[in-house]
Amino acid sequence: MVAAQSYEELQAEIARSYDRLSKRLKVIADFVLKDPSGFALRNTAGLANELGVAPSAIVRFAQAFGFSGFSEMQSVFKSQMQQETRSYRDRIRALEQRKTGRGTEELVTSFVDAGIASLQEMHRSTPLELIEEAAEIMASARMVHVLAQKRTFTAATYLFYNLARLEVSANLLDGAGGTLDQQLNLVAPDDAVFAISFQPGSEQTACAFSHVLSIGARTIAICDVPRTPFVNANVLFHITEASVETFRSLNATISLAQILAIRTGTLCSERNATR
Amino acid sequence: MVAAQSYEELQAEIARSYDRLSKRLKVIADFVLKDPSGFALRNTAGLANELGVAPSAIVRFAQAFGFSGFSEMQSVFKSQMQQETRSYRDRIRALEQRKTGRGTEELVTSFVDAGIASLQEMHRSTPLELIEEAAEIMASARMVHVLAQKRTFTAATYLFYNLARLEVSANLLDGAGGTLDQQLNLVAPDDAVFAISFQPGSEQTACAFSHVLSIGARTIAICDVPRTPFVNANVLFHITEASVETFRSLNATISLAQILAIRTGTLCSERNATR
DNA sequence: GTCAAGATGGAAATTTTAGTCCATTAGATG
DNA sequence: CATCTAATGGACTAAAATTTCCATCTTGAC
Repeated sequence: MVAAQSYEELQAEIARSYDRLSKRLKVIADFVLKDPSGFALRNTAGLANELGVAPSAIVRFAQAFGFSGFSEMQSVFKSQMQQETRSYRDRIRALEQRKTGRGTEELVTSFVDAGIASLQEMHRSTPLELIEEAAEIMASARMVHVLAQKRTFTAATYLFYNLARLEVSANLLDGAGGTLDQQLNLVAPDDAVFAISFQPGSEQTACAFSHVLSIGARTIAICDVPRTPFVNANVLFHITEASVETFRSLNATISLAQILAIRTGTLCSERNATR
Repeated sequence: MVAAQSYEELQAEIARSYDRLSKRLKVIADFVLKDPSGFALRNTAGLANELGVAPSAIVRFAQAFGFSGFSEMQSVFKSQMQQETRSYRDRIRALEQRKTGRGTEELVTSFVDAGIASLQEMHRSTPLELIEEAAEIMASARMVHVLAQKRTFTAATYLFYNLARLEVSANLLDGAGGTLDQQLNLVAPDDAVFAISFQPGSEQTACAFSHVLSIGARTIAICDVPRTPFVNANVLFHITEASVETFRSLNATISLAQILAIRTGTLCSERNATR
């Protein structure tokens, strides 16, 4: 018997063979089908202990499906898991690598794929509780200041526009004409500050953010990579945007900005209505 | 030193300590912050190989944060990962069961779906020749003026940012402080004007566009609905963005803006090289 | 340029983990 | 109830992975 090499095949194979399995192997099959990521992340001893079976039973289970042993079967689950969390990166990397005929068609396809992957990854990796928390902070603030520079400035204008449209008091800390310092004087302790910063990131944004932290304002940040001072924010969103040839997509960031603005607007209007 | 036990704390701790780390440890920190699931799923040898460092460096990295070794640190990442996949699976299950709940989950799903649909529709409906033509016009212009207001202003800032980054002469006609008229005086016949306008659309943008048409500048427009004066543009992109409860997505527009900027940048640099 | 402190890579030692084998048990069949 | 077959757990072995240690190299100060 040859082992199924793809995750989907394997999953189907286990479900199909279920009736043929012995008592212990059924216990293991139940777990594998119910919690594949648990199977990917743990070792024989741990699994055996949790399931109340012998470690050797786990090995036999793998062998029953044509694998040489547990490790070989587990690697199918591991790579599936990695694909789930990084499938878009792999896809984009593949596109980046074949630069041979980078015509317009390929460029468009790459960006569309990158955008879709970024949106899906944002959906998968963003806990709803964070969205709720962030919206709550913004809705209860006297004013929301939006802080961003360079690349992420675009997303900031969008957040600002949507907040303003929903009648949430908002202010764009754009540092127009080098006046960021003056603008920062407007930030009060009962305000919220929303910062967006991607690598390499503006030094100014980081400084300004540290400053508002010391003021005691509540803070929300969107970063691609967690780094100081943004990790100290009250709410930190970690967004991974796919990139094509050093050009990062912004799809996930602006969509998240829009979602947050709407959620905040909803909370605000609910409150105004009850007053 | 006691190791951070929660994932968030650990992440913050790594980001905070980053500057203190040695060269190799920085490489490892970069990876850990960028791809925590990769760190959770692989062993020292695999990680060391991919990062081009010694396996012992990985162990030292873990010890630098108060862990007894790699395994102890990795377990923090493993459990975080298991939590993430479990909560995501619960969300999907909950969503499948009751389709009526109009909570945050539905909001996020709607926007992600809308964004994906918009990108695919843009890909399907945008002829490559139009992209080439538009890029050609921008690349051969003395200067590219980007014109937009309100909602589409966000996309304009993105186009402007990317053009500037690619060393294409660009100017943002943002009408800051009601100075749009003055800004329009800068538009010469050998310039290109790029307008973005969605319904209901700013009257100002329409007027300004008519004006630059009369000057004789070459023009490009992105519209959701073809209407005057934009139908008279040399190149007209017709973009249909999906919307969620009166909130239109911007994904297709900004992605198209990025593609056009890159294509223009490529043409410009090719020309400068041959000169 | 020299020296010291710290960082690094590689190999050896250790620990952990997987895989094998076999004695025992459970379950089925006549 | 006897007997045979398949399943099971646990001890043992082999393999793989981690961790330690040390020689070498790098870096920065003087």
